[in-house]
Amino acid sequence: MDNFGEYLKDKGVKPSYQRIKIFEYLYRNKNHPTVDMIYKELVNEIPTLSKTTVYNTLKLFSGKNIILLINIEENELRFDADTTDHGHFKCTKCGNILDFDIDLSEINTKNIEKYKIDETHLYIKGMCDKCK
Amino acid sequence: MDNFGEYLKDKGVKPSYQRIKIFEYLYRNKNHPTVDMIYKELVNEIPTLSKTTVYNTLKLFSGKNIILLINIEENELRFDADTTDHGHFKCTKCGNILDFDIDLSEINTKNIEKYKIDETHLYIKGMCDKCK
DNA sequence: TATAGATTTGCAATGATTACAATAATGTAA
DNA sequence: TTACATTATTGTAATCATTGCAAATCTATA
Repeated sequence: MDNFGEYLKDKGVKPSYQRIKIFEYLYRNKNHPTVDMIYKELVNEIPTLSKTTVYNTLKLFSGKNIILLINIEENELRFDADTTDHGHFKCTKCGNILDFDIDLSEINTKNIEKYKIDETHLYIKGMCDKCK
Repeated sequence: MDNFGEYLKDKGVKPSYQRIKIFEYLYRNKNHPTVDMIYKELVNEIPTLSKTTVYNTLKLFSGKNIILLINIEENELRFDADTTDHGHFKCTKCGNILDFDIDLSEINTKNIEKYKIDETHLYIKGMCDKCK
């Protein structure tokens, strides 16, 4: 990944300055940020940035499957530019959200064979190694 | 389950009238309700019920592991009195949230072996049989 | 350069959740 | 039973993430 603009174009998103910066932030920061974290960081580089733009852009990315939307916190959404198979672990002590390896295709779901599956999400809550 | 008051007492919760009714609602309604759904239904039986009481009670239940808190919607929490292993399927067309069988203990998480695991959640989004 | 369409912005509105203080209910000791 | 302390419930106001919307800005193209 060396040209974020091209990547977005390939995915069907017109690569505006703001969109590239937002995607770049997500690509470089694997900490599953909130909207506010993205906004607070980028507004330093783009002083005119609006939080609405961040929301609009994330919704656009999510609709094009460029990013994942993570429901793990009780009160706010988080985002992830890594769309490959993985699970999320939330440490309830330090609050960090960490990735872990998992092959989501190997999960056999018994009584919903006939359903159409679009997304599979696995998340675990507990305590990480450092906090134990 | 024939005596909700005894059940709550066993779990370390003083069984007030409101608490019993709220638990009973969750036990009988396996539709993973929102706070608002619980409130709107129960206020018919308990006209003085406050939504704050519903919030307080659900938080209390959740802390005692009497109910599960489900992060599957983007904007609101849902609740489940079934604390046995199962996954949740959300149909993005009809909006229903359905249970499916899954043995969460069989999921082998590779790089977090040393972490302490408290809760494992699996949810899938897609389209149910009827909506396909 | 002019114009249409897309994008961004700022601000107001929405809606779920929480904080908090007042009221009511409950349990207990005398 | 009464008095008192504790706990639970209630109502209202505040918080905060998210969305709606219209104006301003930018971009592409003729």
